[in-house]
Amino acid sequence: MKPAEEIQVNDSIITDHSNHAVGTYIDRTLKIIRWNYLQAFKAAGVDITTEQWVVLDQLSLKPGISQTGLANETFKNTATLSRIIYLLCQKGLIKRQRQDHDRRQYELFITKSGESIVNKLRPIVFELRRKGWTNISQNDYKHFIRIIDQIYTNFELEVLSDPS
Amino acid sequence: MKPAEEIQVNDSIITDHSNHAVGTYIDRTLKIIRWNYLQAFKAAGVDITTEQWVVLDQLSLKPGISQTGLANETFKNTATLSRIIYLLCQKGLIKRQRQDHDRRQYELFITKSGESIVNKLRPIVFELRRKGWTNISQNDYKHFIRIIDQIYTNFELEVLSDPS
DNA sequence: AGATTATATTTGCTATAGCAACTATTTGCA
DNA sequence: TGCAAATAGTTGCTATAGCAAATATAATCT
Repeated sequence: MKPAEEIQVNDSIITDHSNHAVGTYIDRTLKIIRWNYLQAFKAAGVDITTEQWVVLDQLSLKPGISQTGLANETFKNTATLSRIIYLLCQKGLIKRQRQDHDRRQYELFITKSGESIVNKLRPIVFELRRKGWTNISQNDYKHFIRIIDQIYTNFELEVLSDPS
Repeated sequence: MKPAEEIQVNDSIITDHSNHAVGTYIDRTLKIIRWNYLQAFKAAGVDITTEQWVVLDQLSLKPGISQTGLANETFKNTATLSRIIYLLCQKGLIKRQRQDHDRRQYELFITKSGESIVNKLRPIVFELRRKGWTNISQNDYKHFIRIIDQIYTNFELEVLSDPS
């Protein structure tokens, strides 16, 4: 196995002129995305958070999925998802029923009410995505996806080993 | 003013084959970054969260800054920062004193103990950044920064206007 | 000066996030 | 069969996040 083909990024480029790590910008961007979604939902008269939308949207595409399954789909842990599910049930947007052949699991379903909200919000979300990609070319888009995925992979591989 | 030069990104590319919006990947990447930092700090025997590190690090570069100032630097709101500051004070890593000429504000300072932790963690953080940029070229890096900044700007400009 | 307005920070409330411990159920194995 | 291990989900705890209301102080205006 040949040595890792690391392309060195030099010191000065790892943080910007304000000494911010890139994670800080990713964080900032994610925050404003969430905020825009929340405002748009509010403006549409729908009382739902951005994360609740992510869960509801995925569930609408995969009816009958279990909580663990949905947690994996949405990159959330099961404890967090459990609470989001609880809130969505409270709001009457989804319902759950125990699996017959495995009574540990729930099957999750979207309700009529949940479905109508998804239908209402989909075009709004589409518009938000379009807004986000304004002045960004398809090439940029592809690079962005590739790079953010690479960053994820880099951090996923192994915990920092001690340099011995 | 000419019409916005929007480069259309078509339907299929706005979500991936799993119908995940890009925000979901940004979220996932940020989570694993935070986790890696936390593990590295823990391994170094330092009991500090990733966000606390961000605040401590910025404070060490800007001693005497106010909470609102530090909130702006770290892209956090003042309520959130207030609580992080409280915890860092509890841990003895920073201290604050009221401004003489404006008793609404605090001046924030890093303590000796905080300084020594920053010195201990800086090389670890540097190594984590290097890890994150593995197999990513300088060009990729520059594009990534430009694009994520553009996304931020796109969402910052104005709340989705109704199309009339 | 006195009233209004603005600014800095805190606190209450709710949601998301993750870890660890817990319950309930199922699976695997002796 | 019966016990151990694995799996699905929940709950307690703490931290981060953001909104709104509250407090304290400062600045402005008349």
